[in-house]
Amino acid sequence: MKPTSLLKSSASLPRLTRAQRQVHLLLEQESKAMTAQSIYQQLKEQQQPIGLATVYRSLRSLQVKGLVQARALPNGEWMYTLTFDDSHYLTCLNCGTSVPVNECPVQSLEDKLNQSSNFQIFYHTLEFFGLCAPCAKLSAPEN
Amino acid sequence: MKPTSLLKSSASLPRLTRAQRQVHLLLEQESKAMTAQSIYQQLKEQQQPIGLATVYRSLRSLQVKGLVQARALPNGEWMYTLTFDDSHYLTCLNCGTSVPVNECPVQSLEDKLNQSSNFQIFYHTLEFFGLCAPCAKLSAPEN
DNA sequence: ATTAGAATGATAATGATAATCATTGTACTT
DNA sequence: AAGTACAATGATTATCATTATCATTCTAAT
Repeated sequence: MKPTSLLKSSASLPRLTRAQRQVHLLLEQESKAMTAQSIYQQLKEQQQPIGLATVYRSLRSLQVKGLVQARALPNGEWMYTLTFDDSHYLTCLNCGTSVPVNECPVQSLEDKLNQSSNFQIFYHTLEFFGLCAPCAKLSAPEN
Repeated sequence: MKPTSLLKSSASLPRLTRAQRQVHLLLEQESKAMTAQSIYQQLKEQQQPIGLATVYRSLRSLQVKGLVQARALPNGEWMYTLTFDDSHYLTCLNCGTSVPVNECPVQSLEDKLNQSSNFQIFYHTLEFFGLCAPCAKLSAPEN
């Protein structure tokens, strides 16, 4: 986990549109992964609604700027967080239960790829998939 | 990359339905990531068609059995491969270009989690995201 | 103040996946 | 071998997140 001091506050981010700033600020405040739909709902409840299409547009722009990252859940939903959040999960393929993994052995490889590849790397996703204990019992005999 | 010798041949897999065997065999033959739709098309062309719904059902069952893994592309498509395929990618957030990464520092952590957590882990996904060189130039000034 | 281009919102279209349900296949019981 | 319960399948429809469209509003430079 990178130190929080490296985090740019929403207030000081350059070249963001109003909507992009709202989305970024919300992700900063909530400091948890959110879906596009929940971002839309949350902003509406805060009396600062922006259109659903604009939520999606803003998320894409923020991703291309390297400020937001996305991860897909097995059910097809996408979760968005700020990119300074280097947390990873262990997810059950059967019931969807997700628990955090508090380790990441990838940072040095990412640094290396940043130099050796032609890509400018913003973030990585690392997810583990399997069965949680209850589901492993259930699916042992038949599925 | 795990040695191929560990791979169970489709012919010897226990407790698979006919459709599950067809899907598994196809992924083995093609030995590349495929979408559910392309699996459906491919089987139809091979004169061994199975219903689209059954393709999805089979992929889910094979995942829960630990035989198939899925990764999501930024455009929302899901790619399926057999789980012995431990390959990872670096993907451009702007144009979707994807290049393979021939290293994986995660295996030892996976082994450790298999023991320390309550989960039975089948596989992990590790993906890097950023901008390829051409797209980095384009989006430098504005987006 | 004018104006060109970007941003936005409301809405419709898209498309992949999931649900439904009638039919077919499978395997166990007698 | 016939009967039966249950799983598997296919065709179809429904769902729902995301994207495209387009008219309107905002922004910033002249």
